[in-house]
Amino acid sequence: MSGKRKGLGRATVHDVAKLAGVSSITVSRYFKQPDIVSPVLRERISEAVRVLDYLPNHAAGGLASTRGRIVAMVIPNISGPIFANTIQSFSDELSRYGYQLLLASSYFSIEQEERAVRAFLGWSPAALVLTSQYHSEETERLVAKATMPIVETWDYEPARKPLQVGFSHGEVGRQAVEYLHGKGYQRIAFVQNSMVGDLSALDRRDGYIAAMASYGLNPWVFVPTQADPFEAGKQAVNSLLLRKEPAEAIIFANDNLAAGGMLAGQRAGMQFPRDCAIFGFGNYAFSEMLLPSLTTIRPPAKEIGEVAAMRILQALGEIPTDEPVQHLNLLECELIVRESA
Amino acid sequence: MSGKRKGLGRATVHDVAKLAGVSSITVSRYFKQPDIVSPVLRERISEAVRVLDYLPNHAAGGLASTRGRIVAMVIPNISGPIFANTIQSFSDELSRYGYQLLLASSYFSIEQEERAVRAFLGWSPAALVLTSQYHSEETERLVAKATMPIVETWDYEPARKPLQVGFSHGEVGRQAVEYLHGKGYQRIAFVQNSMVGDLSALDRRDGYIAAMASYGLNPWVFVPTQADPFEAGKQAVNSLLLRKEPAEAIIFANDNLAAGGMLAGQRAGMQFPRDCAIFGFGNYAFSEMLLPSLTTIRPPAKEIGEVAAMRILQALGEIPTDEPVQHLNLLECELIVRESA
DNA sequence: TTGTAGGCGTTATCAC
DNA sequence: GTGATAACGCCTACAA
Repeated sequence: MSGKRKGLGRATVHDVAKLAGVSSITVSRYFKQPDIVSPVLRERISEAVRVLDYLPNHAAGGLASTRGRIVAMVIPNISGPIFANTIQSFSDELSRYGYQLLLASSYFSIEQEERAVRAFLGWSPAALVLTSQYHSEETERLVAKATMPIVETWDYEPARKPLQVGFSHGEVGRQAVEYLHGKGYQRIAFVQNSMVGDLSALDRRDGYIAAMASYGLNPWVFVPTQADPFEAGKQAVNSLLLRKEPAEAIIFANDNLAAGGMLAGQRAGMQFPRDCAIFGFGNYAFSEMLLPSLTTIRPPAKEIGEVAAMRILQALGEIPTDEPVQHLNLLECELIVRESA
Repeated sequence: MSGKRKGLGRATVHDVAKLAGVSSITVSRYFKQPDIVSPVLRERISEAVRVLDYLPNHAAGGLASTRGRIVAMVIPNISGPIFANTIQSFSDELSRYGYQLLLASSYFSIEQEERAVRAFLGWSPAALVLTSQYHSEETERLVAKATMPIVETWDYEPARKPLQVGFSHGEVGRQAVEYLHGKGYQRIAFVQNSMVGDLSALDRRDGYIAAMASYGLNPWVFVPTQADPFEAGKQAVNSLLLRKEPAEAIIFANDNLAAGGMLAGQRAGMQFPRDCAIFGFGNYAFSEMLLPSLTTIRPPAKEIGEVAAMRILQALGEIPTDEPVQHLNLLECELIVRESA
């Protein structure tokens, strides 16, 4: 008798089973644990799968087994010059083990992040990846209650419960000051990110402030009002250099700001680093092509994706926990010295 | 009696229904069509949802309704300077309607693409998005057999069955030649992409060849052997300019190649566009910051994502088909004239 | 407006 | 090694 409801119209395990003359559970085993199915049946099932063009329905499988092969990730943005590398390496590593990536962007909004997390939890992903340690209370609650592995990336705050894979943003600020101070600069300014909600960027600023204080120097933070990074950089240069006692060195919160500031200054007749040292963050693709090429700090974007994926695969039992080379979750940024500072 | 199997341990519609004193289908309706549930029950259900911290299970919902709110996309790469914008705008547009993005990258390999398509079809996505018109036979077969809307992006070949949202790559090659020819250049060379598998890039080359022929000029294609784009660009410049009759203008398959070529030439003492006009493709972020800034063609990356999402939402009945402004699926590239040509 | 019955496609459990 | 049965959590179909 024909059922009352119509499915997708595709072949199911039952169809395959009937054609192969076995029970459906055997077909299921054929896919999950082929070695416990006898060669004869394996051959018959294989043929039936081919004939019927059978594709396993992952939604049904996930429902029945309560664990699907989807991993969800919320990231501030996909198209930015930084996070894309993390997404790419993360996705590549996971797909190697048959996991698919469910992706959403938050644009540094904890409300958007929360919405994405809610939606994702509804898919019962095998794991959930967030960015940074800053979330809404509700997100924290949902995550604490969730049973799958949770990983926070792009930050490192060991005191927190979720697994962290990232680096210390405060350390980045400190490192920049250390380098510039070592080259003899005293009046070192910091240009903050104009992107509201990027709280990790403020950690970098705080690292800068602490480091300056430790050298007995006065912190000097400029906060641009322009949203466009290139405009903001320009604004910063105008404010910090066109004055009686101009900055000797400027640390920009990212390479976009630095590039904008540098080009604005050059148009106004300045030369870098002669008139002022320029220091960025991010090591964007263009940074080595600027004139002068940009001294900056490279965050371990790709490595974060790889290690996060590895930790998840370990937590899921896909790969052994005692890998020969034990990566640490606290990753290093790389100081890239070029011409601008 | 306690069930023999344990689920996720989360509250289900049944739990909510019991607590609210209604049937589970009413809870289901509360989420899908709240307006057909009486205010009294709505209030009771709402309270129960809060108390139990209920989250709908999308896998179960998708299975039951045979249409989940997932859209799958296969794209050559996530972290490249081009496709990220398409992914971003596509994802943003979809998430506005409650659809989530399942993503995989193919690295221009039709085998990897096929693997991703197989995996994705197992999730019965609401729609499937591919890149370009070039796929394996098996992919073509799977796609032809699938019942959900299929969209091909980044290409436009109306003769094909799947919905196309993109632009004509051949036209890009033609447009570059037209521009350079209009400026009086005759010996116009073309530097091919060193990325194997990027067949659309070859369409751009073919457009170049056809356009050259139409002007009575000899096509001159250089194929780099270096994989790294900056190295490949360098190789091209050395080959095309260090000779008796050097190229007067070079069209590079992308901005990376163009930048690499230009920097190599400058290091060898050349000046652009004085010694040779440089023309790129892609309008990468750095292109306007080069010295000289790069004349290039901007592909409608963001627009492709938006229009693809719109077409899918229309096909799914989420938005009306007769939008006030009817976007066309054949999108325009933008010629961006800067200093290098 | 609300409820009952049963199926969506797969897998856990237990029996042979 | 293989199979029967029921359950995963939700929603369609139909009835009231």
